[in-house]
Amino acid sequence: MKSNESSEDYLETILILSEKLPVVRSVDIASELGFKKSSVSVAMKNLREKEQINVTKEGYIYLTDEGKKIAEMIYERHKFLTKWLVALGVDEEIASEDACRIEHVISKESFAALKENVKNCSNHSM
Amino acid sequence: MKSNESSEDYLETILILSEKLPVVRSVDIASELGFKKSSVSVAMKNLREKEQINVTKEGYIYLTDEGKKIAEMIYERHKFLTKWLVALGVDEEIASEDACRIEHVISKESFAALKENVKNCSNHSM
DNA sequence: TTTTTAAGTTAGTTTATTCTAACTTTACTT
DNA sequence: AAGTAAAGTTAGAATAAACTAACTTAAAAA
Repeated sequence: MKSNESSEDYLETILILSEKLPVVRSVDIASELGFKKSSVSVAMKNLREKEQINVTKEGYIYLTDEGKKIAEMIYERHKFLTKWLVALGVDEEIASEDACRIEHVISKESFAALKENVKNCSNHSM
Repeated sequence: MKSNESSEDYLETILILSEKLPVVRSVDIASELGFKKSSVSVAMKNLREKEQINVTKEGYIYLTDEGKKIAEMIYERHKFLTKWLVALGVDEEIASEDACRIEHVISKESFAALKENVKNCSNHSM
């Protein structure tokens, strides 16, 4: 149930790559994240054990429903937080890096409150 | 120079305790953070080596200028982020917990932009 | 077909941060 | 003075997440 920052990043990366590539392999994740393939291999073993991904015999990686739920939540946060920071005047790249860290640590409650506030805010541009 | 989340938390805690107690000892930090005194002892050794704290022979812990700079930055973020989330309607306790995590990962740029935005926002209450 | 490359795995290392357990030292109490 | 308690230290274990190095397997290329 509880998934940590590292797992969340892997799941999010799988989701993002699956939108760009026909299939996602360990090596794609490694190059996207700048990790060694051995690190990804171990991480995939853990995700498999937690049943957050399935891996075919060809090595193609697919999110399970549970994995997809987490990945989508994190990815939504990522996109929203980035957009929000950019709207505040933060440089795109820094905004994305910050979003990448905040997305793992912000609570459901705070994220919802932020979304609500932005929606109703007179400072539009979002 | 680069100080990590754990160090930042210790420095912030020393600052907070020094406002409440006449002197700050390892054992005070341990009880504040809920850690064992051995963990704090090791952490204090590291902060001493990084010259972020000084420890008297009685075991009283004081922030160096460098340590204080970090502690004050983190503590300011903590207070601001908590207030901001509470203003968004987040429960005080959750706001403080979230602030505690976000304060370590948000960039200078984003924090400044957020402060600026809040200052100019028509959604006052802060 | 033999060789080479690409992908994945496994074993063992490193670093950071906590922990437990055992020890020292100082101070307090009786 | 002897015994106890509080504070601090040290050594060794656990966990997590990366790493290197060496290995296997399968596909591609010569």
